[in-house]
Amino acid sequence: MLELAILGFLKDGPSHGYDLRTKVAALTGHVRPVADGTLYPAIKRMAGAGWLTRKDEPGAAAAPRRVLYLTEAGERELERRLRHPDPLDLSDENRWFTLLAFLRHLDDPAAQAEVLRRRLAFLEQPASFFYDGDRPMRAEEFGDPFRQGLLSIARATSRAELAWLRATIDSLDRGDAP
Amino acid sequence: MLELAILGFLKDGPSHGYDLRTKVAALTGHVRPVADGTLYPAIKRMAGAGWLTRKDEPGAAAAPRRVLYLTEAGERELERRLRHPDPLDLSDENRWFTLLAFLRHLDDPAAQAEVLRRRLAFLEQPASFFYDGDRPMRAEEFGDPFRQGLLSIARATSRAELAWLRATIDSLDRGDAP
DNA sequence: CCGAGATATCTCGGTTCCGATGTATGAACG
DNA sequence: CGTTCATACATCGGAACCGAGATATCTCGG
Repeated sequence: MLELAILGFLKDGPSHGYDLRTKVAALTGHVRPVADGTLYPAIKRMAGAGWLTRKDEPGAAAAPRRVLYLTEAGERELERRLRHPDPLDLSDENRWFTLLAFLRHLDDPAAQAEVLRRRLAFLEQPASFFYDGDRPMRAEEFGDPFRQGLLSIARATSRAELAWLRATIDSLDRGDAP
Repeated sequence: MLELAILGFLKDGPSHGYDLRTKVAALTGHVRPVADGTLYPAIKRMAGAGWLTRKDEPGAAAAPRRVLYLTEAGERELERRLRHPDPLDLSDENRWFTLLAFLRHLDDPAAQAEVLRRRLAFLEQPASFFYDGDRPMRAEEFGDPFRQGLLSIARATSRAELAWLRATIDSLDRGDAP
């Protein structure tokens, strides 16, 4: 998740750790700041993999910044991750929404539509929490308000995303202007 | 996340690993099966902590089942985790919805309302993806349909949950019948 | 001029999880 | 009677992450 976000942000231009921290936190649905202990090791890891290079930029700010530039290998890695998403990217909400935020970087409407179709296929398999056997559950069947709420919130989310997915896939297939 | 789910399910009655696997997978929004390599070590860990005991039940099924029983220490642990949720439980969607599914086990409406209030406080802090400074973003401002979709889906989810949270907190505070 | 706070990076220990792999049994099917 | 499938449990290596702490610089108010 983190690595995809870093690749995606750097694709828009060079940045540095402290700046990425803010941007990444803002991405994840609602502000969940990424710990420094997660971010900086990830940067180091990715530099080691050759996806980005670091240059010291002294005097730019209080502490010395190490500005990060996406390499060509990094661009290829981003493209690869967007085009062939890991199964977890399709099932984990955090990962999926991160991927969605950067799907614009995939310069191929057919490939974009294919990614959306995969998420659609995942969402369309019946979630057991929603069903009792084959029969859809009704919220009132739960004796407690918490599972009722969970069900209704999950349904609202699902409906919104399914409608958007179907409309957007159609639009991409038809080659509409965005 | 997993440990809370296991505690929560066992509170409803004894079960065994393979059964929990199905139940846990069904919980997490949409079916994301928990890997065996995650589940069984978790059970072992929790048995070591004294939260559950294992009894072999030969002949019940093909392979020998090890039926899991929640201990009193396990019940206390469940209660503790529900009453004083870890900050991550309030910010991570997967963790939060898991907690919500078992909040019924907390036998104290005031404490339940307090938990919901904490989640509400978290959701009410403005998410930077939704705002440009103090001004709410409009979906159309994004040039690509993907960030537009992300924003509209996130808003739909947010609205549904906020409405439910406020209504349920009121209801718990007034002491309404469920 | 001094301290507080924001900026900025890095490391370490510990936890949880995934993915792959291994093992074994009973049931169903031909 | 053999193959295949579902059930059931377990271990191992590695990836990713959190939380806490360490360090250093610049700015700004008092």
